[in-house]
Amino acid sequence: MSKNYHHGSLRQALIEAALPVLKKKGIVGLSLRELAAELGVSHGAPYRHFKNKTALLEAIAVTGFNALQDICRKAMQDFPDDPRQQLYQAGMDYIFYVARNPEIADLMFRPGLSREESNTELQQAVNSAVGSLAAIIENGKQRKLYGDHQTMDLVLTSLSTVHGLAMFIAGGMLIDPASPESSIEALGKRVYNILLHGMAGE
Amino acid sequence: MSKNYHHGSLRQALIEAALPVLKKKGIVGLSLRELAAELGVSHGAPYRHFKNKTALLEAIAVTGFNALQDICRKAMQDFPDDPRQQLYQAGMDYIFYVARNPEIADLMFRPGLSREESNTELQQAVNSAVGSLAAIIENGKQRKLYGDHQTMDLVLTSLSTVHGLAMFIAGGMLIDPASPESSIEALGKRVYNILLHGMAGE
DNA sequence: ACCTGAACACCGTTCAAGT
DNA sequence: ACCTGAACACCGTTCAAGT
Repeated sequence: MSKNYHHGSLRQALIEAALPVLKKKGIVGLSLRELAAELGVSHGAPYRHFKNKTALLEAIAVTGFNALQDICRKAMQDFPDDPRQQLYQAGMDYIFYVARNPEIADLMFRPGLSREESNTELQQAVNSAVGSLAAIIENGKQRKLYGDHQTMDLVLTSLSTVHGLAMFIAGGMLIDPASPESSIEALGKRVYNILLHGMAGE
Repeated sequence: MSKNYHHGSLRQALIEAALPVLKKKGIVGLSLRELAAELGVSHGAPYRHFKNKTALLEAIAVTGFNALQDICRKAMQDFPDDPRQQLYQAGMDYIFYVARNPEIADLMFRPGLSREESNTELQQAVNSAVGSLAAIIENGKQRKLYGDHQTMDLVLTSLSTVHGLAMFIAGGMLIDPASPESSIEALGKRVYNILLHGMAGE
């Protein structure tokens, strides 16, 4: 192999190199040229893998949805007979995932990123992740856990709530960013409880 | 007034000029120079009002939180004796606000924008808006609507849910972007119902 | 198939100078 | 106080050419 060629898969390397930059400097501060230089590759090279800067950001969003899917699947495997625990575990794991990777979650539910083309890969990753969450909800419905609400409404509500809470925590908004994991878990538990039994007292 | 000086307040003009650009081209596609040119002002002029591009984006986020505060206040005024209706109305108004202004909402809950300084103006706008929502919740608590949950937990849960749902709608994810207002309202009503009475059947 | 390197048109940001 | 316009160091993106 020529020493002027990047050794492994440049596409994946670009995604990984982008994460710490996004974390420190945000979307505005990220540049493809900087990533290329860091990886010892010419500034034109990234364009063999991403048609533009936005496409790289979308690829990172895809990894977030893939992580959400993995989290849902793992929760189902870990508690095959307890759909309520599946939902709780998946939600909590997702919150900790976002807390660890705020720069990824920050790209996930963004109408403003690709206002043009729909990006089928991203759309597909979203659908897969949502499908896994829907499976958890369906498991619960078979056990008569969730009344007669539509699955889609339950998915939307729970995903919105968990993702929103995760972003509050990740952004340090309203919540002390220095909170220990135990207090984040306690907060997650209280919110999960409200979600499950309602804001209104019984 | 000199014809080389912008007539009114350039700061506000920049914010307003940025909105359609953000809507069409997203954060990555926005440039201060383009805005300056559009407003007939030199490319250095924006820096008298914003210390950089991120500061402009944060100022736009502030307008979103101000809108949320206005929405909450209006709901309290419109239904002074019905805290439950206050919450429903505020939530629904916010959803329609986000549907009309996705490019603003897109900037509101973003850990990745200003990873550096905390931006006190933004932090203050967040606190004010959250305070108004908390007031609505407190009104409900005085009427014994919300059990014994902590106000902050109820605020976090409801705001997360409503904002998340709004972003799904605004981004056309999971929801047909061509949905008429009536079906958005119907969806909002179902989610509000789940939020109020819980995912679990009674 | 994947990368280089020149080329182009554009940016963000700073700053002395103007009014 | 607010804006101009030059200046600097950088970008995103394209494309012929190389391996």
